[in-house]
Amino acid sequence: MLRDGERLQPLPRDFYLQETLTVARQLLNCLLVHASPEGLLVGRISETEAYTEGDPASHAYRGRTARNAVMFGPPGHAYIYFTYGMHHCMNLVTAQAGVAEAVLLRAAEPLEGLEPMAARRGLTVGNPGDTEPKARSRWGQALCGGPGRLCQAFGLDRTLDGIDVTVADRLWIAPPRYAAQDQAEVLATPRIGITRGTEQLWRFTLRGDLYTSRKGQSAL
DNA sequence: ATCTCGATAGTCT
DNA sequence: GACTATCGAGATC
Repeated sequence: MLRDGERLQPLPRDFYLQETLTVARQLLNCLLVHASPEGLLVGRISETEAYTEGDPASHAYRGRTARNAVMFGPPGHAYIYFTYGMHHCMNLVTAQAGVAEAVLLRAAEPLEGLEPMAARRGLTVGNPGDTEPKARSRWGQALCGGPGRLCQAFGLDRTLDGIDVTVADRLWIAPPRYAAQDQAEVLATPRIGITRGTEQLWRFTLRGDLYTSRKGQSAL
């Protein structure tokens, strides 16, 4: 749970102007915040992937289209797209306008709004508020353990594509809650679900994190 | 625990 | 007409 009155101020646009790989690492432990119709939804970002200019796995690799237009725009905006006929994925646009780079959010630890998240995921059995670590981890996986699940739990779709995440309006990113977070070791592994650019270790997680999309993968 | 497969529709060739 | 930055069910070990 969130402490009462905990600050959820958005990260500034400069944050997204760092190198994209740096942003992808720095986003770990940051908070994803959605002021949804059903209330405030908050999650701790636990898994990211970087997509850069000249990267064959990037949607922007073959140039600008209607779908990927936001990637070519200014940093600090959300690129949210629809795929596989049923899922949405959310990215944060990095780099200056004209340079199409972004960071995919692949998983998060649900912190606030677990009931509405579970409802949106179509999960009604069990108790998502269970405080036991194992139960919390199971629910984290079920609710936000994957880019499609995360978007479904948070109620994110294409209507939010292009939204500015540097203002605390509807959707934004806030800094990590605990100052000592920098001590955690970042693991770099191959990106998931792509067929080109598989040699790049541009998927990032924190060692020991229980809330990633693939169970046990960060428990190395 | 790990795998294979089908669903489903938007995007691009 | 092929492909997809995914997910869940069902089979198998």
